[in-house]
Amino acid sequence: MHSSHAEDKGRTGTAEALLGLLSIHPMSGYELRQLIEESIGNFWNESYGQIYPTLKRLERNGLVRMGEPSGKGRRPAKVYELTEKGREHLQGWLEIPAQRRVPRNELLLKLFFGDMGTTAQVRSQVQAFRDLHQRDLKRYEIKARSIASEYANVPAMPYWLMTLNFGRAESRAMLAWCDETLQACDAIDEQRRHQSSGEVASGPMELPRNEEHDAVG
Amino acid sequence: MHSSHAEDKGRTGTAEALLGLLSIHPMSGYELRQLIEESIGNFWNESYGQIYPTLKRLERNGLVRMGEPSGKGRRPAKVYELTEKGREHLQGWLEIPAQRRVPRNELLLKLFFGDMGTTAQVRSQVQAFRDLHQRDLKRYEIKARSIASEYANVPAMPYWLMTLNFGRAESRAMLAWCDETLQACDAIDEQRRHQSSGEVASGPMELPRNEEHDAVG
DNA sequence: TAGCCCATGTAATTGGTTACATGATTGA
DNA sequence: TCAATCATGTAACCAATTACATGGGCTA
Repeated sequence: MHSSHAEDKGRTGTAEALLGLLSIHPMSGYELRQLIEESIGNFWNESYGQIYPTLKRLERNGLVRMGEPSGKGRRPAKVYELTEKGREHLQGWLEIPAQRRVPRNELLLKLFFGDMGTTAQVRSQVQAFRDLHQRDLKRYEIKARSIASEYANVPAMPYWLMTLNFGRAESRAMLAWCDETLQACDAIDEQRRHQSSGEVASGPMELPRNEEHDAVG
Repeated sequence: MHSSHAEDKGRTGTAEALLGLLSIHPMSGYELRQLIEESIGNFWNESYGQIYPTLKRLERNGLVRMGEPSGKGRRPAKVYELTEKGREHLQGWLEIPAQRRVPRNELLLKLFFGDMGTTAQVRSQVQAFRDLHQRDLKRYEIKARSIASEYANVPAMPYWLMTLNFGRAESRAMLAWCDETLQACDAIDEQRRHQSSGEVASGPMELPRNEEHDAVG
């Protein structure tokens, strides 16, 4: 076990994201933010409020150092570069199993309580989600082609493609789920129409409201 | 627009998760926590540190009220129940489009920088992820069958199935992506073996390290 | 009687976004 | 000259987890 990771108790990867990008080439905090958006922006984000303090901390700990300021006439940017220690830290971190945190999926929360509203509401939520993924999928396809050709000789390229393919697989699955779910909404409406014509026979059953209830799961 | 949602600027759904569960039946903070785990636990979590203060706030605002304490000999639990105002709030919230936040996917972050380590490391990360989803998928399948039969007459059941089917679609897609990605690791190794036998001809190209570099995306 | 489950709450801490403050350079 | 982009930082705030504190009842 790397002792350099012993003190990283609650850290979630902010430092490593910065170190990783600095391993591509030295750059400033400002440039880091830009690059985050256009490279790992689909699955990771950092704000300036995180970036600048983290860079200072990394410098104090000797994982990065300041390099040549990029002047070019304008106010020179503080360019940070990875140190050997930083590189080792990054490599050690790759070894640590990534942990999943429970995501907070607002869409699913709304769907779970969908019976409190209308099928129209649920449909519109699902449709909006579908539109997003449709758009994402297109973006992924385009980007995958462009980086495959543009970085054909860059050794890191296959890894970048992996993360893009993750997005593609996810979005494709989500599109299918949306269609299935929209159909389920139809089925619910269908069901209700049948029920209301034979009203008296079988009304909807309620969950028991006393304390000796069944669990939902 | 519901004026009752005007003040919900930074709120993320904690209150609504509790209100939604209380719409199933009245219960205590403790019981809420249990139920969260076994019903919406795959896509939503709340700790006691959130639940108890939120319940108090909701009571102050008249969205829930205290009902009959559930005694049964032991220390009586404070049972909260949804008020009419709470029900209306919940219904209004269903109308508001769910927003996605950028997730922080640690696995993808590690993969993106995979070239800094070994394919063995990447493989082991992906394999662990695969195992989780394999296990999840089985759980989802079992649960889907059990709630479909157990709650056949509960009107909310189809909505619960939607959230489960989301998990199934996601896990299935993730399994496929994992397999594809493990193969990509093989391809990288294959590539490297070819390269090292014809060493001098074409070494790996590096990304430019000056300031006039290409963007990754 | 020790240990677990029931049950409620507060305090400390962290991780992260947003707003605020500042100012130079560039181009329309 | 006005807006946009480059560029760095701090302060305020918030959401959320974790640790801490307390104590009754049940059962092995």
